[in-house]
Amino acid sequence: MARPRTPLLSRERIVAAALRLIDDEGLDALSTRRLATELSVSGPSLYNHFATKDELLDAVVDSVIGEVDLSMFSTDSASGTSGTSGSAGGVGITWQEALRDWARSYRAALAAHPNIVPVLAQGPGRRPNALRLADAVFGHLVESGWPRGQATRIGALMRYFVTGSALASFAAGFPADAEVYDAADYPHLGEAHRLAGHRGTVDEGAFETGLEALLDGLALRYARLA
Amino acid sequence: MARPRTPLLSRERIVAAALRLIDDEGLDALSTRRLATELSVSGPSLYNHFATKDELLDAVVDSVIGEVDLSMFSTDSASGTSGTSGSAGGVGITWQEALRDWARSYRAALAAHPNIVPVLAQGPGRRPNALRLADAVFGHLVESGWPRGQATRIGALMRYFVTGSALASFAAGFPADAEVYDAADYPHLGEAHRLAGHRGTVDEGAFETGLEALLDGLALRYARLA
DNA sequence: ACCTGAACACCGTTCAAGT
DNA sequence: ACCTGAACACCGTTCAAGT
Repeated sequence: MARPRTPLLSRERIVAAALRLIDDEGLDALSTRRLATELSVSGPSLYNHFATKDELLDAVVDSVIGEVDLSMFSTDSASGTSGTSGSAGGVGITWQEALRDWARSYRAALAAHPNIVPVLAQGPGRRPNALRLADAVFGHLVESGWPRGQATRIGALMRYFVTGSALASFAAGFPADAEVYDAADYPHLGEAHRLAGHRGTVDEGAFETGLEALLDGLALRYARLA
Repeated sequence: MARPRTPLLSRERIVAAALRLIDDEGLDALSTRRLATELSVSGPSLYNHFATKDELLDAVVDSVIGEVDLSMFSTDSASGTSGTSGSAGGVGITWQEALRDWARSYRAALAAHPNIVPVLAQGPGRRPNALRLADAVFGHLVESGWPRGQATRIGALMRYFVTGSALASFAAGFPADAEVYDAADYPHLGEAHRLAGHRGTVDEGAFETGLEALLDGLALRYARLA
């Protein structure tokens, strides 16, 4: 025991095991003792790698944010609404196309780990990947011609929508038990017990509808700028 | 001690004290022992009124949802896009106006208690006020002419946006410490340290911009229905 | 019915001790 | 430098005991 010649732990291994635990059993299941057991070490060992549990959680969160694709923003000069189309790549796409691709990647990364979204939604804090994300979105919108104040608001409202959509499944929030929906109390929810069974398509459809509506609404405002 | 002739506790008193604790010190500060101390009783006393801490939390959540105004949906027959305007009241307003008024009330209720939003966002479950809310929104959209599948999606996407906006302040998520934003790493965030100082207006502006964009985008789709 | 104290299996974190 | 066991002040919950 005591110090082994090759370390048993590393920040990477700890973060990976913590994320697995959170995904599988929820945020409450992440205890330092439980995590240590999962890694076959004793509880206090973790404190050689992270000062506190919060610092560990911060690292987990930033590893998730690091999965978000930002390549659509790395264009030399952002083009306006009337650019050549083609939704992939990184050059010559409109801000709407960039925002749409980014929102999908953002949601996919978060929805893969819904249990950690409440932590992540608190904002970038001092986490490098989260700050890089905010920088890329804001920078791209400003270079596309949005005034800085508007660009800030768009970054915010997109985060509202994406974190909200990844925080929890809408469909799964309705119990599959038909007896819950008493017609006298909830006259329009007679079919709500079927929602949970179509979880994936309902949530996907709602996200896509909302995303397109949002982009259309923003395009209306963009047209009024000039 | 033992049983007093007039009960020391009630579900209402417990819920109110729990919400106060969550608002003031966060979800983690709500422990049964701490809450009991706040109410001048011993820890196990709470179990005479709630079977588990989760059941107590459910009651707290539903009390918050109960604050959301749903009166804009209680109109005899919902009117279409071309109704007489006037954004208050409850009769003869368009679905857009109803949705806008509801979204503002919904956000206000949630934003007053941001620390409990992660719990609340899990869905209505079996909570009566949450089910009433879902019923009112869905019913109104269907009566306004939206197909049921679309109405479900709109209910979902509105919840995404509202819960996302109430979960955490966008502006407050950026540290006020200017040294965080190294120009080499984050070339566009030079002013981000000022965000936290304008917390209220930034988040309010983002919410209103997103809400109007969403409603405009949905109106485009509504027009295509007929 | 409604409160209490004692007890159980848990927490995050500190610290002295080992190599 | 990196791990350990013991210890501290906490948790949620159960239960027997009181009125």
